[in-house]
Formats: sequence, C-alpha cells, structure tokens
Amino acid sequence: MADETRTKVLEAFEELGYVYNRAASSLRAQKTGSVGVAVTTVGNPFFAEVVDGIESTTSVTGRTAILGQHSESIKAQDVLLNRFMEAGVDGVIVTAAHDSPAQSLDRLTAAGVPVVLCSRRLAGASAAYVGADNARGAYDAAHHVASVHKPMSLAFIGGWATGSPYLERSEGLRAGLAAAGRNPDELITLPSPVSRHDAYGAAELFLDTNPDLPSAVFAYNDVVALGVASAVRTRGLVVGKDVLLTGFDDIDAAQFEQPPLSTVHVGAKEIGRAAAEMLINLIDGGDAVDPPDRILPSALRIRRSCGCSSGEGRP
Amino acid sequence: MADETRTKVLEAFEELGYVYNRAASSLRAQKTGSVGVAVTTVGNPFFAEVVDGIESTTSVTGRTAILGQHSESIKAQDVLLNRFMEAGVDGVIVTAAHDSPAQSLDRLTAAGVPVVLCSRRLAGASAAYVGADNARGAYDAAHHVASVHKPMSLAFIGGWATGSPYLERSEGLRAGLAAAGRNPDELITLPSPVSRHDAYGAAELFLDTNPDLPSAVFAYNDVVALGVASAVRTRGLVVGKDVLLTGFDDIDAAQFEQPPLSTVHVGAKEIGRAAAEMLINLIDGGDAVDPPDRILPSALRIRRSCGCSSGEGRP
DNA sequence: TCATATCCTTGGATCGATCCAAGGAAACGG
DNA sequence: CCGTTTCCTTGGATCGATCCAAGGATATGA
Repeated sequence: MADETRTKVLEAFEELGYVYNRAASSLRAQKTGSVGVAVTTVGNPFFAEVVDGIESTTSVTGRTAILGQHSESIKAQDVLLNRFMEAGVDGVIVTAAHDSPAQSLDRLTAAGVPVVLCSRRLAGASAAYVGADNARGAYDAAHHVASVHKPMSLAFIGGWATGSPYLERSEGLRAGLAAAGRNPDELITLPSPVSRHDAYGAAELFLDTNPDLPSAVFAYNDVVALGVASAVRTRGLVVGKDVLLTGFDDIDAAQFEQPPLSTVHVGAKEIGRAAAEMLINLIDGGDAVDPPDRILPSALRIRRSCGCSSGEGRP
Repeated sequence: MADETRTKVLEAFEELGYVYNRAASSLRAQKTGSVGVAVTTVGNPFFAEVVDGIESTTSVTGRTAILGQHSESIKAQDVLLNRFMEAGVDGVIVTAAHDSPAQSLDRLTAAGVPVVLCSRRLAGASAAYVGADNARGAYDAAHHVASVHKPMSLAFIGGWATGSPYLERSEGLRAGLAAAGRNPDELITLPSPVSRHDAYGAAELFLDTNPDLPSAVFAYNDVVALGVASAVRTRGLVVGKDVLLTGFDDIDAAQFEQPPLSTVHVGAKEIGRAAAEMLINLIDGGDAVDPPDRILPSALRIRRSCGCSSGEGRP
C-alpha cells in the first residue's frame, strides 16, 4: 500500500476513534501479548526494582505487564495465578510466596504457559529460574569480613529459613568463613520475616545472647540490615565498629545509610530485565526443553558498615 | 442448581482444565475487568507505595492491574495509554508525565474510559483527581520551622516548577512563612528533576550562594531531601543544626535516615487506595458529572532533621 | 378447564481480529 | 496465445462468553 494511502487510513482511524481491539485478537489468536508478574509487594524496594526491570523490558516488545502482589500468602498467590490464567497471559514471572508447593504452578505449566521463577527457586517445579549468585555473594562477604576482623560471634539474621536464597546465602557464608580460617559452625542463624521490624527483634535477641564485641552480622538482605542497624544504635553501639554489618541486594537506600551499608550488589532491576528476556524467549521460541537457569553475577560492595576502612565512602 | 451438582461441575472444570476465558467475555461484554496504572517508575519509592495501594484495592474487586511506566516522557506515556486503550481497560489511574498536555487523556475520555489523576493535577483535563493536601502540609512545615528558628535563608529545593504539587507546596510554604512572621518573598526556589543526584547538585548551588547559617531547606519530597542531606554532609555541615531540613511524602526511608528526616506524611499507599476506590466508583456508578476531587489529609512529622529537639526520636 | 401471565430454558446471533480457502489477477514459460 | 504457477484479494468461518428472543413449562386467575 502506498505511503499516501497509509497516511490517509491512519488519519481516518484517528478521526473515527478506532482502536485496535486486543480482546478480539486474543480470542482468535490464542495469545494476549500480556505477561503476569507476581511478587510479594512492590512496597519492598527490591521487588519494586525487579518489577521496574520487568516492565521496562516487556514494554519495549509491546507487551503488557499485569501486576499482582501475594504478600507471601499462598492462597492469595493462587488467586493471582488464576486471574492470570483467565486473562490468558502468554507467560508469568513469579517470586513464589515462601513455602509454596510446586503444584501451585502446575495449572500454568499444564496449560502450556511458560513460567520464570524470579529470585526464589521452587523445588520440584519445572520452570525457568533467574536469580543472583547468592552463594558467591555471601561467600565474598563472609570471607572479606572474617579476613579483616576477628569478630567474637558471627550471625546470619533474617529471611525464611526454607527459601532457596536463604539456603544459598547461608551456605555461601559458611564456605566463606571456612576459607578465612573460621569454623563455619560458629555461624548463628536467626531467620525472621523480611521486614525492618522483625529484623530489629531478631537483632535484639542476637545482641542479648552474644554480648562480646565486635560481632559480625550478615543480614539476609538490606531491608533486614537496616532493621539490624536500628537495633544496634538503640543499644548505643556503633555499626561498623561494635557490629560489623553486611547486607544483601544493594537497594538504593544502602549507600545512603549512615554509615553506608556494605552489601552484595545483585542488580535487582537487572534481574527483572533478565527474567523478562528469558520469559519472552520462552514465549517466542519455546525451544527450551530443559527449563533454563540464569545466575546473574553478584558483587561485594564494601562501604563502612562492615568496619573495613578501605571501603568506598559516601557523604 | 443443587449444591451437589455445582460441586460436580466444578470438579469437571478442574479435571478438564477449564479456565474462564476473559478475552471472550471482554469482547462480548465490552468490559475487561482491568485497569491501567501509569506512573513515572516504581523504582521511586513513593510511586511504589502508590502502586501497592492501587493493586491491593483493585485486587479485592477481582480486577486486574496493568502497570506502565513513562519515566516522565510524554511520548512513552502516549504509547502506554494507547496500549491501555487497546487492552480495553475499564479505567485508568495516571500520574501524568510532567508538562503533559491535557489532550493526552482526550482519547481516553472520548472513549468513555474514566480517568483518575493521581498526585498531579492536569490543567484542562476533565478527570478526577486524588492527592495529598500539599498546601496544608507545606504550610505546617514552613510555619513550624520558621517559628522555632530564625534561619538566615530559606529555600525550596527540587521538583518540576510547573507541576501542581510544586505550585501547591511552594504556595503553602510562603503562606506558612508569612504566618510565622517571615517575608514569603525570602523563599528561594530551586527546581530540579526529582532524584537524589539532581537534588544534590541543586543543594550545592544553594549552599554556595547562601553561606550564612543556619538555613532552612524545604525539599520537594523525601527523595530530594536525601540528596540535599548528602550535599550538606559533604560540606562538613550538620543536618538539623546548620541546615534545617524538611522533606515531603514520608517514604519508608525517611524515619531511618540519620538524622531522622522531618517530613510531611501523605500516606502514599493510602493515596493509591483512594485513587483505586474512586476509579472503581466511576466505573461502577459513573454518576459523577463533575469530576470529583479528593484531597487526603497530610500531617507534619517532626523528627530531627529540622532541628527541633521536641521531635520524635529514632535509633 | 382454559386463557393469560411469569419463569426458565435454550438456541442462535454477536463482539472484532484472525485464519483459511477459494477465486481472481498477474506473471511466466512454452 | 494459452496453460500453469504464484501472488494477492476477498469472503466466510472461527474463537468463547454473553445477550436476546423465542418457545416450552409451570403457575395463577377467571
């Protein structure tokens, strides 16, 4: 069709208020051009960044992102995934609620809807996975702190003890401690829900039972670390001196914390992007017989909170 | 139909893998049960909370939330809104990109799609609006600081100078200063993009040109305030003593800042909830001839950064 | 008992983009 | 110039839930 004609047609569209009807298209073509995204809550800055990355990526392919939050409720998650199915999403990216059964995803995979697990593995689920290198990041953090200092006690605080990030990180910590000449069994583990408030409580418990200073605290993630830091300050102790604190995730707030939080950078937005890319691949190509895994590199960011003066400063 | 029969049917559904096809429903019934949500980016914690509130609310009515980010680009916003139209959303909640023309929303309203503006007004647009009481919050903040201290200079830093929140907040500040016996014309305004980085630069400029201390800085919002605080510290100055700093929004990070940030609490999640409720009303009832406005109360949270020791502490 | 009213069931018709097949036009070689 | 191939166009048929109307069944009143 000639360009001139094309222009005229488009003008006519504009004038008549025509809009392409995706519902009709979806019905006939059996695909909607939409993807479902299920996370705990975007109120958590880590997930907010992940969702940012996902949306940015799906957006450029003209796809629509449906957002859902399950607040760690398996029931809410089921409702969400069901809604996604009804909406006919072409694929789903999900950070599964903790302790989700693998069969939560069965209805999706049974219906041939590709699923990408994001940040959390789900044992027994035949779905792709995208996440950070938890083991390596934790290893680096533990090795670094234990090499520079001789803390009296070592703790891993926060997180759901059964989740894959928890397991990978705690194992990484132990390996890192061992590599630095410490006994990995020294590591005290104090799981807790991931919130500043719960972390605050867990940190109090730890400080009560382990008064000898300095101690090293590896937080499940930065949100937990910020809660731990609050608890430390409440006792009149100093982060980076009395308590050598390390976080995980490197959320935006970490570098602006006082003292700036040493943490493992995982690039949440990057994870979201990678998850979206993988999903789009599965949707378009769909040649993945073995559900693929993608581990994004993590990098230790040494700042002040772990008490290593060599670290980068921040006003 | 008898309960027993009902159960059997549902079992059969389960067995056959039947899922309700919303595309077909949408096509015939001319409604999709989905709403479009357009914000700058969920990477910004304020919007993350707003989106959280929206999703939580639409979710309980069984509606689906389509998320879109425009990154303050009018073009990207047009693409987004177009996608929403194609998807046949029943309504849209939008924080319009700054300096958006009102006719960006014309296609929606022309098609009878209800629109709720969230946090930012759009002059000339016939759409509902939900936002915080910017004028009152700013008034309170300015009045408080100017009553307790006698700062040498007064500044309003950050924000897009043409946006409604900027105008409402700056006017509120001036009124509050006047009420405290200061000349409102003293207020120096330094608009800037809303990011820590840009705010840092704007704060440097202000400190360079206004060396007499203490000075009072009213930040456009908390993100800006955190940038300002960084700049202050870089100079070796003390927030809460040399620079009396107040933010806006009361994002989660504000209370954990050192010193804890005095700010105006607006309840971002609450705003999201209210916007969603209003939109659902418009969709269901649709009796609103005059597009309604809803101003949610804001409340000054006095912490340490504004230098008023009476304020609430935080470890 | 029959006529009318009311309820429920049921069988198309419909929404609009897409897909498929049939028919027509153009192109090519013999 | 005609027959064959290929391309393009065009006219239904289709996806599945919903809507509407027609028809059957039951109830009500005379």
